[in-house]
Amino acid sequence: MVDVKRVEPRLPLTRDRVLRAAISVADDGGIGALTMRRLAEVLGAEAMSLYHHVANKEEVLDGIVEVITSEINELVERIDLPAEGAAWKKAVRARILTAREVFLRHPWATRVFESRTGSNPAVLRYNDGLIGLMRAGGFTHDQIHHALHALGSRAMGFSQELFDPGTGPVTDEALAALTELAETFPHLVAMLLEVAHDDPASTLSWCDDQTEFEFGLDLILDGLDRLRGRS
Amino acid sequence: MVDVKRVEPRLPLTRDRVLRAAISVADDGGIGALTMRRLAEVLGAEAMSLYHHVANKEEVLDGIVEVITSEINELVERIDLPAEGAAWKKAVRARILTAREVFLRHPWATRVFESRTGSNPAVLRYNDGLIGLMRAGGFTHDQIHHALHALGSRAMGFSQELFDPGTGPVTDEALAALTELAETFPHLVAMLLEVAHDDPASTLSWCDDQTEFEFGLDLILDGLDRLRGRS
DNA sequence: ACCTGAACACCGTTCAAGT
DNA sequence: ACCTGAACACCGTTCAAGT
Repeated sequence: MVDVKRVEPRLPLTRDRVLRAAISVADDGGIGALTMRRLAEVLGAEAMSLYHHVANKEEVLDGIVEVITSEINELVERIDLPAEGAAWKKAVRARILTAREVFLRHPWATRVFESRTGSNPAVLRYNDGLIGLMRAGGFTHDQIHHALHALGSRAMGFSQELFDPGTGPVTDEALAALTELAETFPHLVAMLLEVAHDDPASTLSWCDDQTEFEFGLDLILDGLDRLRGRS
Repeated sequence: MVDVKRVEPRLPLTRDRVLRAAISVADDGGIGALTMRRLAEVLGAEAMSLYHHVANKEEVLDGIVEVITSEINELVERIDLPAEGAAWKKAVRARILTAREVFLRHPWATRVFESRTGSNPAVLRYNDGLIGLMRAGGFTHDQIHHALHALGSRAMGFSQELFDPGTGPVTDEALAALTELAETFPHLVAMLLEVAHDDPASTLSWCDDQTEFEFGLDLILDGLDRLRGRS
């Protein structure tokens, strides 16, 4: 239980090392495990030493957003796809799905990103890239502005689900429990039962996150494409 | 500073009174102000007394979602619009924009909703209603399932923005600071400058939340409408 | 300059004791 | 049954003191 793992016995602390350790702590134990004390422990230092490199915990969280977005930027800027005219959609889609891969490796990070809309150089850079692609596609600045709002967090590769039947397996117990709710929520139960039945792989899980993400993304991108060149 | 306001001097505590007090505390001071101790204070009791009516703070947050969603349900179920065929869109749109009004009164609540996807009877009921409308419109269960994922939190009337130039006024200082960033983020700065210039009311704010929400919502609803009746 | 021990002002929650 | 005071095990953060 007392798993005191120090990254390095005695490397000097730096802002960058603090931030990377913070990401690693959250990767291991979720965002709840990220406390200043635990962070210091992983770095082989005392909690109070961290304050010489970051102003406070808020700055640690801001820094996490910065580091992760920089990682995304490195990946997406390596993508070499044409974006002129109709090609914009493929280029934007590739960027967004690449960004998504980073979040799949840091599932806890989406919540951190949502909690701080404050502008961050790396996030600005990511958006600047997207805007450039859409300009090449022929959109007006006004259209792009609307588009970014419409995409919301999808522009960075993740979406916040409020309605989630769960990604766990569709057990017989779950199906039975569902059937009991049929009178109270007839439409919902009918839908879920049919979704579970239709999908031959439904024994795996209720919803395929990636499929649903791409469906929503394409719905929006296709809708935007229809506005292109108009007005 | 010591503003000890008790809702009622000596009413017996109930789960419902605790939850409504919790909403009122958050309305006044944001979600950060909602502590068990502060909540008890408002109710004229000790923090420990709350635990006779709720298991823990998690249950308080779950209860908040329940109470707010019930308020939404009462409002949307009073809407009497036809949903058959092409009329589905207007009906769904009206429900979602009505739900949105409730969140505009409790801006802190969106974060609470996002943090707990666990099924809640009131949330299930809200979704059941939406599904019913879309069935009337002629969608398959499978299409509706995709649609709910695509809408995400928009189905309940709010959207999580990652890119937000701010809703504050467009000051000369902000414009000057923006111009300095032009070299680093050329596309972003060009877009923001044009958005600020184009809008005659831009002296008010960068983005109109309601306009952007409706743009994104209509983009998705229109996209869904095109799928209706197919496959 | 960088790091630290002790302490402060908070949390949520437990527990034994009150009415 | 419902409520409470004192206490526990945590937080983030400050401060004076060490090297």
